[in-house]
Amino acid sequence: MTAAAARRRPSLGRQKIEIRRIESEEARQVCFSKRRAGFFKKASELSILCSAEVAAVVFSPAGKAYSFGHPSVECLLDRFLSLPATGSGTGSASVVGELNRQYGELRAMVDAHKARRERAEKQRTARSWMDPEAEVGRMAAEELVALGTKLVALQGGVAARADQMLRDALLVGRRPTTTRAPPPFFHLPHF
Amino acid sequence: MTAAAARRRPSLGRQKIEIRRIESEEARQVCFSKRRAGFFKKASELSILCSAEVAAVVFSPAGKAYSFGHPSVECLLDRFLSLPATGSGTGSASVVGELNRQYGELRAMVDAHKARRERAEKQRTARSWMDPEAEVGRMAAEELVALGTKLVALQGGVAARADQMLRDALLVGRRPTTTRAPPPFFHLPHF
DNA sequence: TGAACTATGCTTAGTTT
DNA sequence: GAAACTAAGCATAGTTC
Repeated sequence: MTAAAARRRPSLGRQKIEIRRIESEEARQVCFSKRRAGFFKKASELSILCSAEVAAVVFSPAGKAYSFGHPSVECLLDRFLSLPATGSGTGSASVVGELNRQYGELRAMVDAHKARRERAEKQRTARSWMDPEAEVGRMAAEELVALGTKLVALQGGVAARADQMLRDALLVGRRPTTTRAPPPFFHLPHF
Repeated sequence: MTAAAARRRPSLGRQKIEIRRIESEEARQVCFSKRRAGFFKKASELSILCSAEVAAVVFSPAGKAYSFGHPSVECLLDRFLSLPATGSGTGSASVVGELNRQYGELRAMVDAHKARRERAEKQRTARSWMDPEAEVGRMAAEELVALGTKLVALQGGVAARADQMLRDALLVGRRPTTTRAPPPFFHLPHF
């Protein structure tokens, strides 16, 4: 063997992983501990840097609960839960919940598509990205359609309706319906 | 000027910042947008990778609320709020809240001390770290004392008492008081 | 068992468009 | 003034002790 091959590095360093459930019980627990710490640190930094109020609750697979809150978890959660149509029963809360539910799946699709796009870009030969004979190109296009459908439905439809419902329900008087179309993206603000 | 000095880089890239309130209104808003996105992404990854249940609520300085939740924010928040002594009124909830309140400050102290320690390490000459004549060493030592005091109070005192109170209040039958001392660290699990 | 380490992927502050 | 870009700081997967 060569000298270069013989001198293995002490560690490969961080390797890229897919964002999917870690199968190994042990590895999952270790990852949970590390990422939970990082997650709470991010929460802390966000609240300090931006003077934002942040609450985070995490339930481990084993059922233990961990939390972070500034100013306090209970305070923020109570305020949040009392926000959307708690007394009028307009059903907007379920819409918002649905949006939140779709967030992970949606972002996963965006990331997956972006990754596939980059991979295709890296190994592309002479043929066009849209060439129907290019396997990678076809898959990317299919994903793009599915993604676009979901985005359109979410942005133009459900989100706008939810936004309108919340506006009507709470009669929040911001700017009097001027400039731009409904701003919502993935994180819909609950007014 | 030299040729090397004349060829400025197109960007300095990311620069280190202190974790403290950003004074500039505009910069704070931009930072909020960026970090909020990163924060929710971390939440999503944590829930997917580790099969954990994660809820996060963020109030912007302007008062808008953003949320992420898997499976759903309301579900998790309700479950969390119903956890600690909701009916018996033991007061343990306030203890837990106090722990959460101290988290940010505590972690800030840890980070500050670690940073100072590393800085001292980098520029240390021949004198010992504990040398009372070394300015940096003295400051580090002072911080260490304050930190240690807080840690001892938190871990050995409040946290253990909170843990015991929660245990008694909820009569959770885990292992029958075997192996190790109270495990709590910064994030106290709410049983 | 877990704390520490290493190297690399990821995040993001500052800049430009 | 939002989006893209650049590069440096930071988080963390895999490994070692």
